[in-house]
Formats: sequence, C-alpha cells, structure tokens
Amino acid sequence: MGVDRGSDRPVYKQVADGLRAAVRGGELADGAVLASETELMARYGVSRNSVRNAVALLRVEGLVVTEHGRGTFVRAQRPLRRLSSSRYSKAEEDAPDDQQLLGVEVVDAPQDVVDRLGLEVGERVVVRRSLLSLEAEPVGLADSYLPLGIAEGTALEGFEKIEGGVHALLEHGLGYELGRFVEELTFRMPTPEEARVLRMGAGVPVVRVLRTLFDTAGRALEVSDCVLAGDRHVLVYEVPAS
Amino acid sequence: MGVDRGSDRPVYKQVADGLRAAVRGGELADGAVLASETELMARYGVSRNSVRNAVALLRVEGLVVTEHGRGTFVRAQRPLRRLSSSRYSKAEEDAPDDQQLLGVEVVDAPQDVVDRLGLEVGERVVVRRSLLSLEAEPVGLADSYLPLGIAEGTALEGFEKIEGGVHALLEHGLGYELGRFVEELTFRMPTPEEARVLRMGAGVPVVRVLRTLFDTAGRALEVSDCVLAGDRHVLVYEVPAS
DNA sequence: CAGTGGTCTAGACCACGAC
DNA sequence: TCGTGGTCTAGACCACTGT
Repeated sequence: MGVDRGSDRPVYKQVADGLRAAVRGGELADGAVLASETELMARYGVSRNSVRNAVALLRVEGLVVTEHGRGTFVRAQRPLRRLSSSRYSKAEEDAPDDQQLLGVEVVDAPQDVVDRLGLEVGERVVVRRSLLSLEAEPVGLADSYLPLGIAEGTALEGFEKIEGGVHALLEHGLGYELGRFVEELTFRMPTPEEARVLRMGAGVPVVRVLRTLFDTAGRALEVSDCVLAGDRHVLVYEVPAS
Repeated sequence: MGVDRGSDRPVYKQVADGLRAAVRGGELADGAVLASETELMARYGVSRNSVRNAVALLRVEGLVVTEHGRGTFVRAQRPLRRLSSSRYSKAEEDAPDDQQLLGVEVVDAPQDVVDRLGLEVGERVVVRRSLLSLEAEPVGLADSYLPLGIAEGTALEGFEKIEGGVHALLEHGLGYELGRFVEELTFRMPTPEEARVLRMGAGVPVVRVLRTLFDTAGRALEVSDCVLAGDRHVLVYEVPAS
C-alpha cells in the first residue's frame, strides 16, 4: 500500500505509478474520481506535496484533470471532430459544428502569411478570426488571411458571416478557380490564452494547421492559421500511393 | 522587480509571466540559461517552491527545459523533419534520415489494426518495430503490421532490414498493386516510455500517425502505427480543392 | 568543492463546490 | 459548514555538473 523508501525511484513517482496503473488497468473508469489528496497522503504515507507532485505528473501526461473544490478525475474521452482531407470538396456535409466570427481586421501580415501569400514585408491583409465549436464546446481557433487586393470591396472585409463560407464566395461569387490546398501541421502545447479560450485541461497539446489555398494557376489566394484542441480532433488524409 | 502581493494572480504565475515575457521578447535567446532558482527567489522575493512552480509551468508549456545540476534553459529549436504527403511516391529522396529495425514479432493484432486490416479478432500479424532517427537523434517510433497471409514466407517476417523498404518489396517483389494511403492523425502527450526513448523534454506532445495502405482493389495490405516527436516534425499534405 | 536543480516534509491559509 | 484542491512558506537533504 505504501511506498518503498529504499527504492531509487522518487516517492512521488511511485505514487504516480500506482495511480497510473489503476487508471490503465481499468480500476478507475473514465470520469471516476481519484482518492483525495488527504486520503492519498494516508494511503501512501507521504506528504501532501509529494501527492501533489504525483498528481501533477499525471495531469501533464493528460491522464487526469483536477477541479478546484471537487476533486481529481480520470479524463473522460470527449467527442471527437473528425476532419477528413476531403472536407473541402464535400461542402458542409461532415461539418455538424459551427463557426463563430469573432472579428475582422486589417493588419500587417505575419511572417508565415507573408511567405505563403507572396507579399511584400509589411503589406497589410484582411484577417477574419473565428472560433470553431462542436456541440456548443469550443474546439479550435481559425484565422483566415486574405490579401487586400482580393478582399477589398467584397464581403470578405465585412464583419458578417459569409453564407456558404469564404471558399464558396471566392469560387462562385468572385470567380476564382480553386486549385488545391497545402496544409502544414505542427504540434505544441497551447499558450495560456489558447488553453483558456478552448477550455483545455493541462497536458493537452494543440495542432496548428497552416493551410494555403492556391488557384488553378498556382497563385495563393488565402492562408488559414488554425489552432485545434488536440484531444478533440482526428485529422484524416488520403494520399495516392504512386 | 518583485511581485504584486495584492494581485489576484498567484505569485508563481506572476513569476512565470515575467520569465515568459523575457523569452518571447528575446531578452533570453534560444538556449540561454535562466537565472538560478536561488537568484529568482531573491529577485522576486518569493519562496523556492513558488519559483519551482513558475518554472514547472514554463516547462509544461514547452518554453524551457531544466537540466539537473546545470540550470534551466530556453528550449532551442531542434532540426525539423518535414514529411510531405508525397513522401511515398518520391522514394528516398526527401528521407535523409534513417530507420533502425528494433525487432520483428508475430503478435495478436491490436484492435486498431484488426479494424483496419479487416481481420478476425485474435488473428495474428507480423509486426516490424523501428526507431526513426534524424541526424543520429531519435525522432519517432514506427510499428508496421502485416497480415500473416501476406508476410509469411517472405522477407517481411525476417529480422533483416528490407532494401528499398517494405512498400517497394510489396510492389515490386511480391506483385501487389499499391493504391492509396489513409493517414489518421491524433495528438497526445507521450507516455514516460516514449519520452525516454525519443529523449523528449517535458511539455512536448507526440503525433500518432495511423496509416493504412490499400491496394488498387481496396484491400488493406499494411497498417503502420507511428509515434512522432511533435517538436521535430512538420507534416505537409496536399489536398485538391474541388 | 560550490552551485545547480530534485525531492521531501510540516504547516498554514485561501478559494471553490456541495450539502 | 465541510471537504476539496490551490497557493505559499521555511527548511532540510540529495544528486548532478563543473571547477
């Protein structure tokens, strides 16, 4: 029940090992509450700080979440948003979620956007910022960048939701021939701000999707910078083998 | 210099804020050493535990790494492995890295593999386990699962590196017509074991790539289960827009 | 050896949630 | 009101790194 004081393994890691085994072994089901810190102190015969270090370890591993005043819980699997690489051609079909427009601004283009849109440094662009939700829970942030030359004088620079989406407007309303998307995926921990907005627990990474839209002539029309909660998404891509 | 005791914001978060600003603002360059815990205690007028809580926060954010006996350092960017969706057709061209075969076994297929290969539950498969490296540093783990019906009696069940790769052998040596890959990406924190093998610092996520290879008739030939260090990879996919 | 981070303890008070 | 986790302190000893 207690810890092995003679062991080389730190006490708090031994406690974490015990709890981790209980979770993985199914003794603690999804959403189950762990023993309280007070109880764990008694059970393992260690100080509160050691118990807290153990729980902190499980938290950054993404195994548990703590709620102030309530307890520590085995992280329950949350509903998943499955984004297929064919999501752009199948229209809204596999998008039961919604997109809330947070704001539209004209800003100096960030470097990543400058590089991909082929702009001059310091050139200004329209950015449309949105919050992506699934079943009323926030799951991602999306910033869509458009060159002023494309957006100026169109609904793209207005603070209203665009019916059918930005891509449909570009294609059917403005006459651009859409060619292909290139998506660049990187992985990191959320900033405190992102974790707050997306209501992410500790120990949950984000995936950043930097997507560039090209027309059939190879000209970049739009860059989208998305940050998606890592525990809420499966990204699916289909790639030809030859 | 010190902290605001009247503030609602916890002391350790104020310390973290100060250090984070110094890193983001460039006052602390990549790889630079932070002030020692003792010095931070004096500078901010807080206890050592609060300093350690602050540094722990930055660590799980992936901003810094600590080294026992040496100090705390701003995480330096490590070389990146850029994996393009066209990597399968361009042969070894964009693969300057290497793949070390760790072992070949016959095992009961895990559920994820059963589902994708269309096997019976409990059916046995050959698994080839590899360590992926870039410039002599481990960056990922790859388990390749093949049905016994395909691998039996071929080099696929032998513990030797396959010249040209598994896919080339399937296509040119065994006569399968490769059709397409489907990759399913999920994101999480590494297990302690993965973190050890891949020498990952705290606060670095992994991306799991579950890739299924289909032949031109739509039959699943292979499932590959990869775990890649999130700070060492950019995944790039090209998707047609229409 | 001195300086660094790693671990551990004991105790205190606060903030939140449920009853 | 009570039990929960959140924060903070002060002090101790250990393990690792460099000189």
